[in-house]
Amino acid sequence: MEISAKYTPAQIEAKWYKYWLDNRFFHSEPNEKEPYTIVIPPPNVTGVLHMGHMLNNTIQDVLVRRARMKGKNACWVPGTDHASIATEAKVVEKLKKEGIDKSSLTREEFLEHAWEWKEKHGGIILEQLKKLGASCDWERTKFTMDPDLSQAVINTFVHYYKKGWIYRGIRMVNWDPIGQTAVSDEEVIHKETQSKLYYIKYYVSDNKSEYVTIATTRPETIMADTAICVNPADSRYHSLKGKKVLIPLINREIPIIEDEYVDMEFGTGCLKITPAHDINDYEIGIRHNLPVIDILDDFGKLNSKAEILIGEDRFIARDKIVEMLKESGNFIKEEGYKSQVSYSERTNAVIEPKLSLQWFLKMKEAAEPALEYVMNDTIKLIPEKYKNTYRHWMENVKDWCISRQLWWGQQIPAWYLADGTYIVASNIDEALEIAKTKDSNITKEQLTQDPDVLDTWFSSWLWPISVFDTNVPGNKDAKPNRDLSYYYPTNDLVTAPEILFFWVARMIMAGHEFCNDVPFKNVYLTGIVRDKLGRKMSKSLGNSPDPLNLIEEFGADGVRVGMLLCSSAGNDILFDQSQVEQGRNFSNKIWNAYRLVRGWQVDANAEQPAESKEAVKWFESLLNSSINTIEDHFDKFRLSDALMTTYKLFWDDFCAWYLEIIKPSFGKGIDSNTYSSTLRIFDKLLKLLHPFMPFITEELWSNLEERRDGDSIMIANSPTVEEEIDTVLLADFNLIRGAIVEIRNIRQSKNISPKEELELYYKGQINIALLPVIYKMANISKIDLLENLEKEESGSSFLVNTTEFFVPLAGMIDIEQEIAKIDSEITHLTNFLNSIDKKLSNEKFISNAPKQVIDLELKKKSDSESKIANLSQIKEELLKKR
RNA sequence: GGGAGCAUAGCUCAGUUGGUUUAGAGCAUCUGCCUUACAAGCAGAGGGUCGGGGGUUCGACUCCCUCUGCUCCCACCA
Repeated sequence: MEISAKYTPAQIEAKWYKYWLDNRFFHSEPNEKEPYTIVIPPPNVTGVLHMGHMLNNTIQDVLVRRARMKGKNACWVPGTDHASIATEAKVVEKLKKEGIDKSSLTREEFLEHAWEWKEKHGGIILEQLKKLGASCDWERTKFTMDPDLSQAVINTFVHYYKKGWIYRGIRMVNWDPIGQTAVSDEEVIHKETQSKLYYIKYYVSDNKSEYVTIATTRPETIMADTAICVNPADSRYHSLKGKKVLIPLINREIPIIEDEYVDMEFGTGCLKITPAHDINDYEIGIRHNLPVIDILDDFGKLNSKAEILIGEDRFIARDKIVEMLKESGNFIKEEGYKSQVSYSERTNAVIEPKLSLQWFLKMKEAAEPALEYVMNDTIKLIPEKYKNTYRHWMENVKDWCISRQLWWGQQIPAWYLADGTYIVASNIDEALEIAKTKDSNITKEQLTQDPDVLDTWFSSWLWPISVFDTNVPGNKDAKPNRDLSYYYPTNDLVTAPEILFFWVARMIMAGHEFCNDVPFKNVYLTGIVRDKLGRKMSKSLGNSPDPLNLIEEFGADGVRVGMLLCSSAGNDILFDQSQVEQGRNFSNKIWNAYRLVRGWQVDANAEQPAESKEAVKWFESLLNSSINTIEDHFDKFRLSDALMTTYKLFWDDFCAWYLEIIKPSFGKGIDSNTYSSTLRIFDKLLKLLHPFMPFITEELWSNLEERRDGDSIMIANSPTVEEEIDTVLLADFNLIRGAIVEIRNIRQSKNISPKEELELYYKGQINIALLPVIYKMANISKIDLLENLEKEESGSSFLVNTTEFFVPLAGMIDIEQEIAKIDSEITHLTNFLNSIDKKLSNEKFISNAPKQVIDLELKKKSDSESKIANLSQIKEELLKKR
C-alpha cells in the first residue's frame, strides 16, 4: 500500500476516537487496581471551547493517559456547570431577541426556556473536547443541576444551616444592575478607571454665606446624603461643629459629624456620607446612627426617594446633576481622577454597593483545616508560589454571600410563614412538618419558598464528591458508596489560578466537612493563554484562534504538542501558531519514520552489520535513560520538559542517528535482527509519545504489528527500564558522534561532497567497536592510528574530548588558516587553564572547597594541559609542512 | 496603599539545597543540500556573561541589599 508522504489527521482521528469509545477504554469501574482520578473543572454548560480549555484539558488528558498506561485504573470524570449568572444572562438575552421580557414570565415558564436552551447548547463543549482526544469517562458525565446533584446542594445548605454556619442578614453587597443579582467579592474585578472628582458647595443652613466644600466622584448620590463628615482633628472645620448644611438642589438638612475615618489630606478633608451607596459610609452611618436613604433601584436608576431625576440611569444622572449644580451655583470645579472602579466579572456592569437581605455562610472555621492541608503539603500546589497567595486569602476570609437573585440554579430551601419567620428543610414536605409543630393548621399553600438561588460555586464546591456520590453532603449517617470510597480523594486537579479561591479552596473545605479528607492531592495551576503580544485571549479582542479550526488544520496531536511545548506550570502561555506548526511537523516526522521502517524488506540471509548491532545497544541504553528522565519530569509536573525529552529522543536520536545508522543501502534488505529490534524500539517510542499524541501513535502502533480487535496502544503498558543503563556506551557513542559532526563540518567548510570518501586517523581513547558507525555516517574509507600516518600528509585536525582526529586532505588545506584555527583554540584553552591554576593556587580554595570540586578542577587542568599539548604538536607538524 | 512573582541568546523557556571543562534547549536566523522516509525535510554554523549597581564567599546565573522595568493578587481614601 502506498502511504502518503504527509500525515493527514482528519479521518484517522475520527476513526480512533470512535474505536476507543466503542471499546469503552475510557470507562472505569472500581477494581483491585490502584485508582487514578481526575475530575474535570466543569466548563459552563453553554460555553464553547476556547484556548484555555484546550490547554487545561490537554494537560489532564496527558496525565490520565499516562496513568492508564502505567497500569492504574484511570478515571477522568467530565461534566458541565450550570453557571447561574452566565447562563441566565444568555437565556434572558435570547428571550429578549424574541421579544420576550423575563419579567413577563413566571419562574416556571422562564426555567422551561432555560432548560430548553441547556438541552440545545449544553454539552457542545464536551463534544468539542472529544475532538481534542480527551479520554474522559463519558458514561459518568455529570451536570451540576442533575436532580441528584441538586439535591446534594440542598442537603448541604440544610447541613450548614443546622450547624449554625448559615445566616440571613442585611449587608452591603456587590449589586450587579445588569445581572440583577448580588455577586460575591470574588466575582468583582477592580479596574483602574479615569473618572472625575467633583467639588461641590454645601451651604450651612443657618448662615447662607457660609459653606463647606466636599469632593466626590459620585455627585448623583448627593440626594442620599445623610451627613457631612470631617476629621475631629481638622482645625479648619472646628467652627462648624454641630452645624447643619443643606444638600444642594433638594435642600434637605443634614448634620456635620466628626469621624477619624476622614483623611484630612484628601480632597477638601470634608466627606459626604451616603450610607446606602458606599460601604464606608454605611459603616460610619452605623457608628453615628445615621438614617439610610436608598435612592437607586435594582437597575441602577434613581427612584422616588431621590426627589429629582426620578427614573434616570445613575450615569446619565451624574452628568445632569453636574449641570444642575453649575446652574445652582453649588459647583466649584472638577478634576481628572484615577480610581479603582468595581465591575461585575460576568456582565461587566459597574457594581453598585447595595444594602440587601442575603444569605451568608460563615467561613472562618471552615478555612482553618483547608489552610492547614495546603500549608503542610497534604495538598500540593504546583507551582508552589501559590501557597502564599492561598494563605493570605484563607487568613482573611470573609463570610460568603451565597444567595443570588436569579432563577437558574438551586433554589434556597427556606420557606417563609405568614409571620415572616422561616423554616429551612430539604423539601417542602419536611418544611411543612416542622411548620406544623408550631401551628398544626398550616398548609403547603401558606409556605412561600425563598425566591433566590444559590451561588454556582455553592454547587461546584461539591463536585469531586458529588460526581461519585450525592448522598454524603449533608448526610452524616450515609455511608459513602463504592465509587466514592474508591476514587476519592482524587489525585490531580488541573485548573486556572484565578479560581484558586472561588473553587479550589472551597472544594477543600467541603471535602474536609463531608469526607473528612482532601478532595485531591495535587493542584496543577495552568497559566493564562495569551497571544504572542502578551494580551489575554478574548472574544472582544478577536485574538483567539478557533480551537476547532486549529485541530482541523494541524491535527489534534499537533495542537496538543503546540500547547504543551510552551506550558510550564503557572506560567502564562504566549500562544503562537508557529508552536502548533511545530507540533504538526513533529506528527509528520513520526509518520515518515514509520514509512521508512515499514518500507524495509527483511533479508533472512543478511548478517547483522556491526554498526547496526552497536546502534541497537546504544539506542536501548539511551531509551532507558530517557525513560528515567521523563519519569522524573512527570513526577515534578514538568510536562513540557517531559515532552521535549521525548521529542528530541525521537527526532534527533532515533531518526537522525539510529535510523540513519541501520538504514540498509539502496536496494538491499535489512537483517532480521536489526529489524525486529527496530520494531521493538519503535513500539516503545510510540508508547512514550502516546499520552501527548494519542491519535497518530494509535494509528502507527496498530500497523506496526498484527493487532487483534480490541488491542490498543492506550491500554498497553508504557515502557519501563528493565536492564541497567550502559552509561559508558552512551559516553563512547557521544565521542563518536562528535567526531562525525566534526568530519561533516570539515566537508562543509572545505566544500567536499558527502559522496567523496575520506580517511580518518586518531590518537587517544576511543571505543573500537563503534568505528563502523563512523565509516557509515561520515563516509570514511579507512580509519587508522595517527602514528601510522605518513608524516608529510596535510589535512585537518580536531579534538573531541581529549581524543585527537586527523583527516588527510592533500592539497585542499590552507595551512595558514589551519594554524590560525589551532592558535585560537590554544589561546582559549590557555586562558581556561590559567583560571583553573589561579583557583588551585588559592590556598583558601584548597582548604575550603570539597574534595570532589578540587578533583574536578585537577581533572580540568590535566585535560586542558593534554589538549594544549596535542594541539601544539599538531601545530608543529603544520609548521613543518608550510 | 499592601503583598507576591518575574527579569538568562531574536522569541519561548530550562538551569533542582552556590562548584559538573569558563551558561543549555526548542523555535527562529545564516550557509550548503530536491541525498532513493520526510523541503512540514537533511547536514552544518553563528548567537547570550545571565536587567543595572553594590555586597557575602576560595567560588554566584544561583544567597543578601539597592535601583530600574514588567506581571499578578489583595484593598472601602471620598
